[in-house]
Amino acid sequence: MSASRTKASADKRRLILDAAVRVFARQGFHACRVSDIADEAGVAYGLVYHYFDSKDEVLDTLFLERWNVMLEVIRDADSRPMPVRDKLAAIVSFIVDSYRHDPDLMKVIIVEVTRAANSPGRTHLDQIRTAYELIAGIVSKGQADGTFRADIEARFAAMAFYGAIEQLLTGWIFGLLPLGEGEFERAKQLVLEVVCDGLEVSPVGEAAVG
Amino acid sequence: MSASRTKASADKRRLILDAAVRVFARQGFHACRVSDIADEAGVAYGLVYHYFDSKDEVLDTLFLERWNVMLEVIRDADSRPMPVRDKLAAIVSFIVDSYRHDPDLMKVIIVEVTRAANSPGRTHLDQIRTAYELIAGIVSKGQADGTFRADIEARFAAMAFYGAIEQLLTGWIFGLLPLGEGEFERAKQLVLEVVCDGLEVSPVGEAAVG
DNA sequence: TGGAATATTGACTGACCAGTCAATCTATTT
DNA sequence: AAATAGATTGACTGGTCAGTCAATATTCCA
Repeated sequence: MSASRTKASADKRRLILDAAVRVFARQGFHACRVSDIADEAGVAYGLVYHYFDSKDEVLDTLFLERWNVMLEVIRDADSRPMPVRDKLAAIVSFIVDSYRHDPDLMKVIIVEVTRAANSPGRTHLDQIRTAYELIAGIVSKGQADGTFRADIEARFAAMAFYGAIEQLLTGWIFGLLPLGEGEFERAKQLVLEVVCDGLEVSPVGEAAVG
Repeated sequence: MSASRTKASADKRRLILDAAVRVFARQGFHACRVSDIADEAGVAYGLVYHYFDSKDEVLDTLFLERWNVMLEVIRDADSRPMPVRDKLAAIVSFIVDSYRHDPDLMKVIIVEVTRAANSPGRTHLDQIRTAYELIAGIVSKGQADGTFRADIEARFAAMAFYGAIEQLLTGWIFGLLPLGEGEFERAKQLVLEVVCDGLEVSPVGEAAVG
């Protein structure tokens, strides 16, 4: 098997995946037909089945790819020597930039989560669970070094953090939030402010609670 | 048309709706058949179509009902003379209790949002938008009376608040978060703490920022 | 009681679409 | 150049299921 052939094959696969992203974003996974994907990609119907076992596998592939990148980014942020707040900043920044760069893909990832989560094997759920655990781990470290208050379970904090981000994208996707170029950076900052200034030990305070 | 007849009719309709909740929660809207709903309700297939125009209308009805209650609760909280933090507490409390009381229903509401949001007319989106606006209004008042910091747009704060709650339920639904009876009250408290202590002007601080 | 209105039944139909497959084409290797 | 392997095509099939409808049962009212 020649290298150029392998590459051409991988390119075709990618072509189909990219077409699928556009179609899924436009019509939704359920409402679209496999022929729509083939048409969008400019290939014959059957070719989709040469590269994928089923329509579901196309969606699954997109999810696995994306979440693997996501996990990589989180692990990377976690491993760097920086303040915990900056680690969270790196994560929210990555997700928001993902949306800025490829809104269709992120729309699919957000809108079809529940379908993917119920897919056989539920591999995605494992990935999502891992992501939560990694974020919770970051929060824990923040608690250990005194940056974050210790009376909020890290797992819950991770939930709130990720929830805020996801809702942000959801708002953009469904037109519930304004969407200008300036919004992206402001949004990143905002999520951090809301979540961290609620997690960080009040610099003067402590007294505030008791 | 007699009153008892009207009532019996309404009861049958309700019977079908309740059965639909269980079936949707168990199998998902897409994966279930109308006959599953009829079987679960113990009625003939055709009767579903006597009370509803389509399968979608069944789901739509559940959404409209639930979001109307939701809007009512938010409006009610908003109108009472209480600290803004307590208003938010009332909202998160209602949603968490909704899940405690009827997890199947809330699972459907959470899991099938995007399908409902894309439904013709998109009435749900209007309701959701209204909910966001009402919550944002509450935050605004908090900003006006000095309880909340003014440098975070109310709309975004509402987003983060609702996002945290929704992610909480999502975590429970997909088994990403532990679920004991004690969890519910702790969770309510937690959401408030994360979000409000990030929004509220630091009691001693202010200095913290600049 | 009789007849009108409404409720209930479930077999049936027509459309839809995921996935198959046999045929054809293109590239690679010897 | 012939042979082999992989890529590409699109017509076709089989199963599924939402929605229809004509028949039957029940309730209501005069």
